[in-house]
Amino acid sequence: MAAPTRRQPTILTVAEHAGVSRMTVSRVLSGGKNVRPELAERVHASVAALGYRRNEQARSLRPGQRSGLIGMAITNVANPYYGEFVLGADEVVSGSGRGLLIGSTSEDEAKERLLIADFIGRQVEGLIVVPTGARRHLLPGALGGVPLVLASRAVAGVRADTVLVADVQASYDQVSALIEAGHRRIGFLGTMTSVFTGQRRFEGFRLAHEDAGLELDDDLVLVGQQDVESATVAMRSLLRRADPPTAVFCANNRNAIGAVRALLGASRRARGAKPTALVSFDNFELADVLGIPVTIIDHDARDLGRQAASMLIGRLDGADDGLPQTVELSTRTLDYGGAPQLR
Amino acid sequence: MAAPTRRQPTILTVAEHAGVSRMTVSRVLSGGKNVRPELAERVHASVAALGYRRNEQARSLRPGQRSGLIGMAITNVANPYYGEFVLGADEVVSGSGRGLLIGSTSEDEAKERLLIADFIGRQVEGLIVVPTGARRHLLPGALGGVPLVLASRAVAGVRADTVLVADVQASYDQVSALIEAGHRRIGFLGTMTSVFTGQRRFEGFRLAHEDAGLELDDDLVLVGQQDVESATVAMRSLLRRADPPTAVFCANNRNAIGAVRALLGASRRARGAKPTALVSFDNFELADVLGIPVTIIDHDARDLGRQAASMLIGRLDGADDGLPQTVELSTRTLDYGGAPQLR
DNA sequence: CTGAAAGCGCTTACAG
DNA sequence: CTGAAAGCGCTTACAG
Repeated sequence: MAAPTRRQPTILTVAEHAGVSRMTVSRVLSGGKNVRPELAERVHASVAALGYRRNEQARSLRPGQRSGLIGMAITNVANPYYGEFVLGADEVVSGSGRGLLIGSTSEDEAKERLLIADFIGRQVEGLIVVPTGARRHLLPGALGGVPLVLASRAVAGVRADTVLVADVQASYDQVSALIEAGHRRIGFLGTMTSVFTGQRRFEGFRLAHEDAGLELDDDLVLVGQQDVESATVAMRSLLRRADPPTAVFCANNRNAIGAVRALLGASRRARGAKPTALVSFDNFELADVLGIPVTIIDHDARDLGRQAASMLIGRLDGADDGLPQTVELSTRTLDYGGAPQLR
Repeated sequence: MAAPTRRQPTILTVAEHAGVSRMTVSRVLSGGKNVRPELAERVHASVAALGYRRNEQARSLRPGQRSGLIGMAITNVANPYYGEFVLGADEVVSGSGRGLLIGSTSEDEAKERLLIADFIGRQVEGLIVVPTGARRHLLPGALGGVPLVLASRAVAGVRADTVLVADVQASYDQVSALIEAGHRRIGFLGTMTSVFTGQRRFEGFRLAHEDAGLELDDDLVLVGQQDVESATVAMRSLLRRADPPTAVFCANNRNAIGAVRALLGASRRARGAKPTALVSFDNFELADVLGIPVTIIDHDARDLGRQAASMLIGRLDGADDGLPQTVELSTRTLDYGGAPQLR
C-alpha cells in the first residue's frame, strides 16, 4: 500500500508539454536569453503546470557547473554561540544562492575527517570549519583543491583563510586590568587544552601575569571543562579552597555559566563574603542582570559567521585569489560591575 | 595567478590506474561483492593513491539512487532551543549515512517557500520543517512526493508526520496551578499570534481561566514578542500598571528571559514588593539560580529533533508506510520556587 | 568473476 | 532564434 512514487517531471516532460526542444527549455530556465518571447511564455506555463523543478544534481554534473553547496563542520551546534555563527554564515551563503550543508563534530577528530570526506563527495564548492585541531585531513591534498575557511581557531601547519577573535590580546587586557585593580590570586577555568582558543586565552592570561611580575599559581588553573556541568564543579572546587581566588577568568561562556552557577549557589550559604570578580570570554544571556560583578569580553558570533562565509564566497566567485589571509575580529568589553577594586 | 583547478579523479582514472574496468571499480566501491580479492585490493590501493572520492551527485543521478540529503528548515537557528533541536536531528540523520541541508526562515513564509523549492531541486530525500504556518507549499503536490515531517508546530490542512509538544495540556496545568495558589491576575507574554505553539499555549492559558470560572483580562495579554528585547519591554509595561499581575506566563524562553530581565531590573528599584511568579514554557540557562520564583515547563529539544528525524528516516527506509502520525512529547515541570502561595 | 553498452537529467559547443 | 549530438560520472541490466 506504499504510495506510488510519482516520477518527477524532467526537462523532457516540460519540452513535450510546451512543444519545444529540451534546449529551449534549458535556455528559458537559465535566463531566457535568445529565446522568442512567445516560446519562453509557453515554457514558463508548462513549468508551472507540471510543477517542474530543475534537478540541481544533474545540472552540476556538467564540468564547470557548481554544486551550490557549502559544507560547514561545527564543533558543537548546541552551544548558542555557534547557533549565532550558523545564522551569520547562512545569511551570506544563501544570499549568494548557495545552500549550507551542516554537520556536528563534537570535538572529535575522526568525526571531522569523515564529515569532510562526505562533504567533498557531495561536491561542495567550499568548506567552513571550526576545527578540532587535527591537521592531515585539512591539507590541500586531502581536500582535492576545495577552498577552506577556518573559523574561531587556526590549525598549526594548515595554510588557509582564517577568521579568529583577538583571543590573546583581549585576555591579556582583562587579566591585566584585574591585576591593576589589586587582584593577586586569579583563577582560570578553561576548555580541553587541545582547543586552540583555550590555548590562546590562557596565553593572554599567562602573559598578563608575567608582565606584571606576578607568579602564576598552577593550582588555580583548571582546564578540560567542555560543558556547564563540569565547569560548575571546577568553580566549586576553587571556591572551597582555604585561600580562594579573588577573581576568576573564564575562557568561554560554558565555563562562565558554570562559574555563575557555583557562585549563586555558594552566595546563599555564605552571604557577606567578598564577591568573586568574574571575567567571561564570550557573552551569555542575563550576564548583566545577575548582580554578580562580571566583565564580558564580547564579540558578535553572527559577524564571525558572516566574515567566514564572505571570505569563502570571495574565493569562489574569484573576487579574491591572493594568498591565504587571517582576519582577527576585535572584541569589546562589557562591564557589569566587574573587576571592582579590592580593598 | 589563480591556482590551477586540479581535476578530481573519476572512476575512470581509478580504473586505468588499477588496470581494470570502471565496472570493477564501481563494484568494489559499493561493497566489493563478486570481485576477485586481488582486483579489489588493487582498486583500493589506487583509490588511496589518487585520493579518489566517489561523486555522490553523479551516483544519485541514476534512478532508484538516493541523494542522501535531508532538508531542514528552521525558523530561528540563533535560538539555543533550535540549536539543540538540530543536534538531535543530526545524530539520527548522520547515523543513517545521510547529510543535513539546513536553512533559516526567520518566520518568513516566502523564505520558507524558496528554501523548500531549493531543497527539492537539490533532490533531498525528505524534509524536516518547523513551519511558519503557510500551507500551500507544504501540500503533497508542491513537494512532488518528498516525505515531510513537521516539528514543534502543525499546519492546518497539511497532513504530514508531526512531532509536537503537549503545549495545551502543560500550559493548562501550570496556569491552573497558579489559580489554585490564589493568583487572580495572571499576565501572558507570547509570540506572534500566527505561531502555532503560541496559539496552543494561549489556549491552555485561556482554558485554565475558563474552567476556574475566572474572567480573563485582555489587558494582561501581550503578544507579538519574537525576541528578548521586545519581551523585556512588554514585561516592563505589565509591571508598570497600577494593578500589575501577580504571576506571568511566558509562552517561550525568549519571553521568559525578557521577563526575567525586567524583573531583575525592577527589583533593584522596588525592593520589598511581592515577587512576581513566573512560568516559562521552555527551559533556559541559569533559570534555577536567579532567586526569582520560576516554574519551567521543560522538554528535551534534542529529543524533539531525534524524534522528527526518526519518523522521517522510518518513512524513507520503508519501516513505516502507514498514515501520517502525530506524536506529542510530554513535558516535565521544574519548580524553582515558582507559583508560591499568595498570602 | 568481469566488461561493453546504455542511460540518469542536464548543458556545452556546434550547426543551421 | 532553435535543435540534434555528445558527454558530465556514475550504475543497472545484459553478455560473456
